Amino acid sequence: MPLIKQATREYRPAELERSVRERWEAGKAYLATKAHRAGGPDFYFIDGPPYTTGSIHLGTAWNKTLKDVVIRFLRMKGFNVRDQPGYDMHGLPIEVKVEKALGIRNKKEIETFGMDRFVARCREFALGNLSNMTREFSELGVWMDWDRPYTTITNPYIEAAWWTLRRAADKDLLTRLERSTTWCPRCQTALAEAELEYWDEEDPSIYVKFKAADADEHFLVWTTTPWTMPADLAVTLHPDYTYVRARATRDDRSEVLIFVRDRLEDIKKAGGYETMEVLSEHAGSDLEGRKYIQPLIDEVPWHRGRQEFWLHKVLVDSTMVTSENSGCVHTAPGHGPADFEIGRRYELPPFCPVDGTGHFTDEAGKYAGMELKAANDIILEDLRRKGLLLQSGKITHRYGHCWRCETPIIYIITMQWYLRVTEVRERMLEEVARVKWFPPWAGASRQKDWVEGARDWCVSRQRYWGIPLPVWECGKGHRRVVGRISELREGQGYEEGMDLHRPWIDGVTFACGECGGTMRRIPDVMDVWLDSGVCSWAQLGYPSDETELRRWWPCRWITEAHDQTRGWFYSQLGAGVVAFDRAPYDSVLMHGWSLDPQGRPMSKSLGNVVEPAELTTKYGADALRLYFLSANAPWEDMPFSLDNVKAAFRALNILWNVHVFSTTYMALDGFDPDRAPNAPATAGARPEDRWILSRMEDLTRRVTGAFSSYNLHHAARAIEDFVLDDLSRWYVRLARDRVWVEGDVSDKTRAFHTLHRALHRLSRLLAPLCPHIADAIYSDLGGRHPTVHMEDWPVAEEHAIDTELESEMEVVRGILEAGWAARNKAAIKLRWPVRGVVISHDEEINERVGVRFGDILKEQLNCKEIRFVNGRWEELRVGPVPRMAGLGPKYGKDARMVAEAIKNQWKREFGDRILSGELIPFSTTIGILSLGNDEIDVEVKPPEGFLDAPPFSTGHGLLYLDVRIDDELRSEGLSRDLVRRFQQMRKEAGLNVEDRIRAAAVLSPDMEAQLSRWGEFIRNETRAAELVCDGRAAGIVAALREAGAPGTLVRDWELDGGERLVLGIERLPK
RNA sequence: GGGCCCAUAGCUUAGACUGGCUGGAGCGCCCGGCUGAUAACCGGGCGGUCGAGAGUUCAAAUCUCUCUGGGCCCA
Repeated sequence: MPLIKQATREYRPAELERSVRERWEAGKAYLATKAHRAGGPDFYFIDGPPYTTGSIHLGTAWNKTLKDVVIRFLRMKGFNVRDQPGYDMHGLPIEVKVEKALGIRNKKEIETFGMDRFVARCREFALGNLSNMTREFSELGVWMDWDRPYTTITNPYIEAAWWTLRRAADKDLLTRLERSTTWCPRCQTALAEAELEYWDEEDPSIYVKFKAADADEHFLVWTTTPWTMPADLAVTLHPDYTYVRARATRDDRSEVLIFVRDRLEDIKKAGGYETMEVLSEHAGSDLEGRKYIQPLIDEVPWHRGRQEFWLHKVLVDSTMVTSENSGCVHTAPGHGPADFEIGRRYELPPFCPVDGTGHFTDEAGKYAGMELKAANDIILEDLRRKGLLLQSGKITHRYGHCWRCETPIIYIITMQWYLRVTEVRERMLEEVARVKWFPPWAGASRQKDWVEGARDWCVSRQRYWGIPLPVWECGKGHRRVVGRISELREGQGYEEGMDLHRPWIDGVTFACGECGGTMRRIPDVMDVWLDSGVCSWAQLGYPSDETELRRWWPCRWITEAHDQTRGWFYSQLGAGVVAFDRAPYDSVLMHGWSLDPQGRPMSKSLGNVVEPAELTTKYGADALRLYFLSANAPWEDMPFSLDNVKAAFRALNILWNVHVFSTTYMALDGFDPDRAPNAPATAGARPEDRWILSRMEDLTRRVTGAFSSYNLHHAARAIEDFVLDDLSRWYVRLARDRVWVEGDVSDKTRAFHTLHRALHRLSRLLAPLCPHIADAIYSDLGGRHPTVHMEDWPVAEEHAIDTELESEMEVVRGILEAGWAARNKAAIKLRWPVRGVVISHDEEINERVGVRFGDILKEQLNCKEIRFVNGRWEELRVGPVPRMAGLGPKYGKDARMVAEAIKNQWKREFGDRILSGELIPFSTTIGILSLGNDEIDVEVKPPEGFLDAPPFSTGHGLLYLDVRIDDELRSEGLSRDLVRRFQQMRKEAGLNVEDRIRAAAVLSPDMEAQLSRWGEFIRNETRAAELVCDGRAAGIVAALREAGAPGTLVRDWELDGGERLVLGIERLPK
């Protein structure tokens, strides 16, 4: 027999959740739940690995909550879910953090410190954060395989990445190229597109005059990077734009400038010219091949005496040039990516006099050794001195920065290793189309756009803490890409089980199979995005273990935030297509970002970070989870709202109160949900029982649908609404009196059954969202499993959904709300009975509601009689009232008198006739006037003694409250006033619900007379064996007051009317 | 500058796909009620140019276009 436990009286989430988690721990609930589903269909889920740089933040908490909710739901649906959490532990962000901790500022200092020690510190740092984050995640109630996370730093994981690169090499998709690279001069490494952060930066904005070699005229070139000027090799024009040669004059001096025609006025202004005379117009293509004199040819000797045909000439290109600025684009193939491409087409060398630290090399002549930003000013000064600077200003524009150290990036030419994803772009796009995206536009628009614009993926980094690129080369350039750890055994310096990280792996060499020379590993490590990109097979131990891959791969579902369009969604797609010719995942839920209350991203620099732990301590992990799930559609950004966290807490508190209410009486009565035969849904049940169960089945259906389509917010809100509105606000209100009845009464048992069913169902529906409170409720209710999370997901019993009954209940609620509003208006407390109400509504509805809910209505409205009238109530008074908007213009200053006359002739029949559009003669001080709809409104008043209420049922229903109170009603009200006060005293005296008392009331003779017929009622309600109201009362009360014993209480009261009375209670022995 | 998404009460939001009755809730505020779920709970009230403008339509929060502001991603 399941035992109903009385729930703890107060909802203290931190305590409750701790004790639930302790119970999980003690009973190994997580493992038991997994074992319970071990035979179910496999479901491969992958955790997008968070980066181990610190604590979890609100966004990570939301992310893991989403995952946990869905996994718990799937488990209840019977799936055997693979739920290995992951941690992304390599890469620049960790290196930067460790550098800061060590006080190291650049790569040279790392090498001095010792690469082995540095790498060890990185590992230590990452592992420390891992265990901290794991603890924080599990305190959110997230169930994942925390004892066995996948980490990117183990040898098998590294092997998986190597294997992937080997696959790429075998398919000729891995290549080394010299290209323009986005580069961080502080970290001294290449950065991928995904590693850039853009924000506004102020830079120089200059117009430079490039003198033509064959004429006294200048090409006008605009740039924001003076430091690329030494590397300028050409000027690019748009072939189809129209350019002008214009004579610009200022202070009696003139010069000829060449620029795009559209910018004439702007340039006149920029140069401060008085006149600007167009000499001729040319298509850009006509100017191709014209030679100019490199503006810094004196300072940078590299430019002198070179043979390249296109050097220092005008080139044309239609993609790089816009008509902004001057339309003449400074072209440095050694820096910009577009410049590099154009340079290749015109066979210009990628001249790049800048090194990896952001300083000029010796090739930069005068500028050799200078730091780039510092050189900017000197170059500007040189240009100005040579009269080549037309204008020098500042511009604020978005510029790329290193994602971790925030240094502005530079473009330089380097050799890097690329995955040639552009070769497999079509396959990737097919996969984007195949994968199911939630919401659909996450794939159809966002991911598709990104892949379409993707360039080849630079996978090499010139750093230390990462997966070493598995490429070995000999002096003659023969190459070997290692795909398996076992291959290392063929090399020198390999020891079984050695750490595959730098610097140790760098000691492994091979003898070149072709030339016999020594092959050494190239020093680069791998882009960390590729680490997580291979996780779908790396976490399965592939390639060293194939069985797991065969069993699980590919992954059924992943979820991450929308910034992962360029990140993990993409890196997995790229790696998957390269290695397996398909995306590793089948469906993706893209979720939003957690923002601050003002809608800005949370960041330490803004100081607007919200700590999840603060919230869970105060309001509970369940409330935080419920907030996460109900606040937004998952894919929308979530501005943080503390009020809504509190609201979620309040909702759970109410649920807990319902639970306390139910279990209190169930436990008291020894209610056994399995034994009592009268199931609530059968005939003879109360309509409100069938109603709440109908709502419950409907809820089950809607929640199931919402979960299945990842509309998690709909699920959360539906449950919240059910708890607050249907269950607490409504059903408990209606059922309250039934559980208070003593003895074995079937009506009470039915109420218990209904409540038990509703709460038991709720505990299951709520289990994925709020795992702690759901499990606490489930266990108090005597659930058959050790934890609710082992339960099956409920299937909605649709036959029990009675929409007709539900719509009737809507009417009932409408009636009650109208009745309460009328009482409010009449200032008659609900405790005081009224004679009756009149309800006017449609005949059919009156019929049904009257029969089924008449008793409830009487009880809830606290009235003696309810009368239903079909259509309009004949006793209503309908009469004319003046419509000033019509009378005013027509009668001017007489309008007021006419209005008075109409009011004085307020008659019902006039009202009816006006309604039918008739003109009515009214006698007024200015004669008899025929007035109609334009001048007269119709007012409906209830009869004397009645008050009307706001309409309900969208205006179809009307209610009139009989507000005439007689002595009979008054005495009943008084008795209820007394009951209420006795009850409050019982509670204050600390009595148990079932305790019996002796009660005494010192009353005025008038009150005593009024209450004479209510003695039994009061005794029943207050569980009083005896109630003394007569002359003896004063003595009893005085004695009680004197004794002041436990279980006794005496109180002076003043009623609303001002009468005073004294009440006393005394607990009787059991 | 481009792509995607978002904008409804002081705050958080439902409704939008499929145009139609009086735009619905929660928080806060004001008034009241209830008193064995009670440091809870319930009712009522105040509060809306549905971001702005134009268009389509008998009818627009909803469909179309333009603009403004915000987020993500890019240039």
